[in-house]
Amino acid sequence: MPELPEVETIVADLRPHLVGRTIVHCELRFPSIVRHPEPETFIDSIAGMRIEAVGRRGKFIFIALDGGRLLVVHLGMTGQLRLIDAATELANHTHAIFDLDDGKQLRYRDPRRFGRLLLGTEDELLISGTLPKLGPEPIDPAFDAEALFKRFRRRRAPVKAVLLDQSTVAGVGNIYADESLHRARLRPDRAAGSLSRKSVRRLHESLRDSLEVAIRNRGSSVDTYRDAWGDMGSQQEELLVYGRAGEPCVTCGRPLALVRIAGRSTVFCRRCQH
DNA sequence: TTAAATTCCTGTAAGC
DNA sequence: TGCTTACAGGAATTTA
Repeated sequence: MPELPEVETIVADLRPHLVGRTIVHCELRFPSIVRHPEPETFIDSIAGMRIEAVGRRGKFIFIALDGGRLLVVHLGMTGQLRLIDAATELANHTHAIFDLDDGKQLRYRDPRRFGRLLLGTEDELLISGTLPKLGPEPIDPAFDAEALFKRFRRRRAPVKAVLLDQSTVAGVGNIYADESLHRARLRPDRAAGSLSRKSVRRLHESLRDSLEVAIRNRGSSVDTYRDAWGDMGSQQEELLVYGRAGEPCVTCGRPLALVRIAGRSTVFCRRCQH
């Protein structure tokens, strides 16, 4: 599933091909994938807009257009945003097609339809509640271990649940929550507020490392994740715990445990993580 | 305020 | 072989 490293890969790939292009037309084959504004308004207002910038906040793709407006894409579980020749046959579950002025198309495909598209200024989207207030970027140099420690204070929920909370830290999902907790040798069910400064410092570093390595490997294609060209990443081959329940821990050889935290499958080593 | 449970959705795989 | 069922999970929403 697309988390911060996967979204970052797509954004970095798309940026040089999209900036300066104009969206000449938009077709919605599944209109309710658009959550703001009304789909009809979305189609009408996006035509003719020029793309000024392509960025990311958490797991959200921000495509900056004329007049301070943003085309925001969230990929949910199975969303794919591809830049493709207009003549290429349409894949099933393609919900939105943006025609560009160079003959290419930006296509949004999402079998499970957990993703969504938004259009508007950032303020407008925040006020409408369609764009949530996000926590800091975990790979931002300004976000230090002390900032993470402060955000954990008085939180009694499991540290894994708090890592998944996008208003605490933006961009972490099930894969990199489990991976960073393993690297930090911390049990995912520990109450976030119970962690010492030292432990949080270790987790902060592990989280950053997990995300940066995954970006270098162009993300984890554990499910349907594909980049903007339809290609897989390679980080799934490097994962230490995610998807490896019952398999031996790479450090101690003990079978990895599987539990459920915050409604998510959670894999960790009972011997190495405390 | 925080946390837990529920809901949405389809492809895949396990079980009978 | 073919059917049913469980499971995967991001995050909005609902409930406690």
